[in-house]
Amino acid sequence: MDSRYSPKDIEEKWYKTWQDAGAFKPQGHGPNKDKPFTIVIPPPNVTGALHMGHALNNTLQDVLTRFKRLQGYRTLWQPGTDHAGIATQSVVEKQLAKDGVKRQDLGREAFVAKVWEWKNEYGDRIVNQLMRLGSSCDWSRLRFTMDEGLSKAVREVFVRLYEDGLIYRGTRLINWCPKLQTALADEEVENKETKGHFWSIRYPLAGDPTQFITVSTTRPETMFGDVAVAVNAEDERYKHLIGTEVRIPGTTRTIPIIADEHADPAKGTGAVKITPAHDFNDYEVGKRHNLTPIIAMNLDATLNHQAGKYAGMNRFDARKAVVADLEEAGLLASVEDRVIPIPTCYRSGDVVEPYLLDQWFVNMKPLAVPALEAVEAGRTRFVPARYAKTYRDWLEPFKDWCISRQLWWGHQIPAWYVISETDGKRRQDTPFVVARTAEAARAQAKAKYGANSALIQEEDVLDTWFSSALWPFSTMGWPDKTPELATHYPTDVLVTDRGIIYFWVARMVFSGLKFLGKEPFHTVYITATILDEKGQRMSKSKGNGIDPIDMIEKYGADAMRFALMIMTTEGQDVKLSPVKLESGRNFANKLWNAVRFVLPHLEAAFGTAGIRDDLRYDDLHLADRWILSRLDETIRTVTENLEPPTLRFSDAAQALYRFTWDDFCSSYLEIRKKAITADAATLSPEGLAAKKQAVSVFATVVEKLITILHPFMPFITEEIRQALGREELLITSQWPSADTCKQLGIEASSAHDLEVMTKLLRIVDAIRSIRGDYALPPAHALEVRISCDDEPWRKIVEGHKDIIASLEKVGKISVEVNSAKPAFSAAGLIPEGRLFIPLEGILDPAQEKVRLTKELDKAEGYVAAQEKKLSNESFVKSAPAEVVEGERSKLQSQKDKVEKLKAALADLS
RNA sequence: GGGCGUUUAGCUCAGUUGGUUUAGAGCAUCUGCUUUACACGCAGAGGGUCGGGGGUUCAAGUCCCUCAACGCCCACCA
Repeated sequence: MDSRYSPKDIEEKWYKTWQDAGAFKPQGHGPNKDKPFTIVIPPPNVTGALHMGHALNNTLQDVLTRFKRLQGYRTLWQPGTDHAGIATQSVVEKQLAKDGVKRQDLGREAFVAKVWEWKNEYGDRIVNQLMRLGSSCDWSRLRFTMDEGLSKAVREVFVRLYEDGLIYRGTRLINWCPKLQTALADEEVENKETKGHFWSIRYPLAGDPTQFITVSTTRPETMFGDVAVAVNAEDERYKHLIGTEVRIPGTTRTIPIIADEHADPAKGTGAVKITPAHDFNDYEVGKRHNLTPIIAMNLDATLNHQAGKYAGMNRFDARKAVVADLEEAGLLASVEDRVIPIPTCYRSGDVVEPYLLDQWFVNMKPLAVPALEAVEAGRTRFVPARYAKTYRDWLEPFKDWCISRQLWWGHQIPAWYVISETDGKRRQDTPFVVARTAEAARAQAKAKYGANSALIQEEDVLDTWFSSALWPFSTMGWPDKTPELATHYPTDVLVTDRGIIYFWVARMVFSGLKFLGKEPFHTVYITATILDEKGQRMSKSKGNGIDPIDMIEKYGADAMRFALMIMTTEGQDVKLSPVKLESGRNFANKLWNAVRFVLPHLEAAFGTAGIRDDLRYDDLHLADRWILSRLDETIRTVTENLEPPTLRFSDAAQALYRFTWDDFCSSYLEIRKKAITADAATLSPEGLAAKKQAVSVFATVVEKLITILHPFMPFITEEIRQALGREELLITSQWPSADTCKQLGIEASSAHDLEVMTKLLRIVDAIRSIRGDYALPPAHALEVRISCDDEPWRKIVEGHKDIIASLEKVGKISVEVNSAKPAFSAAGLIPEGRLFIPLEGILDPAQEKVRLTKELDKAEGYVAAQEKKLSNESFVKSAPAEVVEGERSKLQSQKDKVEKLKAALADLS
């Protein structure tokens, strides 16, 4: 073994070994064998590349998966990818554009074939990257949202929702992306603050063209779609005009002035133009007043014939032209600079147009109500809990979901229009049927509309999220009744980020409830957002991203995973810099070296390589009993913190770090080093027994430690397991119980052992502190005189002098009861006693005085504070007795300290 | 405009139901170490009164109010 742990050498090897062994498949063992534990991966886009968010998210899932697998659960981490309609279509379109080809040139079928080609060639990239991370997904069950099975689920859901009246087709004002030429759902529109203008325009009164009503707008080019001007009924300025008409400037068309609450007298001029086909608020106003919307724009965002001479101009040019003409005509009252939130498409970035179109919708209320109830009742819970509010706030308005997209890549809507032979064309009012297959559609059409008609399938595809919503059961074979569905649905924990609570989480919950009658998961763990070291979001455009694959190359997958886990405390976003991954790497190295150090001695002690089952524990050293107690505590802490819904990953990682580094390496190994490294060849039988025992305890601790560390650092722990000589893989071994001490029969003394060791370590601290203060080199052997307050404690210390000597370079150690301070000695306080280190020729009385005075001041300050607290009658009266008692004993021990320090100071002079 | 979050050592963060923490860790800094597992290491030291103000309480970093700064989400193109 090399003195530096080298992740590169082993990661690929182990990943392959696990896969070859089928270790990622759900199997289960031991008492939990028949209990399933299931996680479905948030399917990354096939176009995606692994970023730090994925790294965090998937590490969390892998930690849970490996933890539960070790506990013996029938564990499934279901992997897959998402077809990502717009994103994937765009990628392929861009590729075609390089050769000057448009998708329209190819036609739908050929284009879709191209996208499949692309998917088959590049779609595995992110999967391979997930493997680099160590993700223990059952890859034999890899699914894709456009697979035949999942597509069948999509059609099934569509048909059932339609039959239940929960899907309808209708003309509504929707969000239209002119660039992508498709409708979008509300959540797919992002408002971006942009500098713009607020124009006030004079509309001449029809009755008296010398008079005007001035309306304010940020979008003058939509005026050709105006159907009214609204004013507030309470607005004195305009009351008299209600019911009269105005003429739209530049046209001959007149429109009424109406009274509507939407007009806010405080905003602009208080008069608003109403354009129902191009504005969501106006759409509502139009409905209230029964006004027929006028569409003034084409789907490519150029103005149409309604705009007269501006017809054919794109919206932005038209805006400029209209404003210029209004100004020339003297109809522009004012222009104001203003920051305006502009709705933009989350994929293309183009400015979204509200547009009146025929689309497919999901009626949300009947689906949302049970989904809200599931969270309300706690059957699905969010971690951190506050995200339940985000979920609720989105679902509760019950806004219908526009699910049709005018794309080619996606699930084509299973609806067929029934075209009569005479007509041959599809119109808005063309009848249609909805069915699972074309044949079923034909049968239906025949029954309903007679035999003389042709069917044309709806060209629109479904929103990508429509298929993602079915992920927890479509991946398991639904609508068929498969064994995996029976075993693994509902799943357990969903790990995702807060950005897709609406897009995905909410929709999975209502879909699961609707079609399987059960919530798809009991816990939704919302991950932190990974930011750069300045606290900014990582993004391609900023170029501040950290590539996880680079980090794995540089520090190892284990190091990155561990660093992410230790940083991710509940709900707290993570500022990440490569420096932080160093601590993960250092930790791996620390563990590596501890094992590397002891391994040869294991062999030397027992005469065979590797760990053995006839380990010896007959006469355990205090340090042995102590580390085994600490091991049990650590097993308990890690187990509790990983158990859903606690999910305190950072606390678990922290406990592992502390135990490994501080207790196991810094204390235990140093104390037992001598016994471990003793030369077996020259040892007496007793000496050999002691060596065997020392290495046995070491091996026991390491074996359990790497097991509880395995979910966090799978590669290095598997490698260590092999180095220990175990043949079975760690990944499918058994999670330890916190009963090591019990099994070895040392449980009774655990509490006492922990206490004694802690006190002994404090004696070592006191010696080290004096050594540090006098800058004495580590090699300088110190004479230590320990003065204990009583005989029982003296006896214990006397019995464990070797522990002190193993951690500090000391010469003679004497342990007495209440001994006097030797001349020219430095003094230190220890539990139940004092400690003196003769430093003749080294001791500087002045420096020593400063040292002790500082400590004395602190202790006296504490005593003063405690006395004040305890002299407060209401404290003594109101506080619980054990608190008061605790405070009293704290005071007493500090008083003791003060006395001892005073004595030490007196001895100095 | 509405909601949520954050504000604790130079930096990045812990601190679970208010009381053995006049506040912990890692990094950084300083001092001393080629101590034969690890310099990706070992030992020691300095450094904060917990964003400001007010309140509740015997007791507040921890609860309430308020102000401020930063961040995120939602709404809003009149």
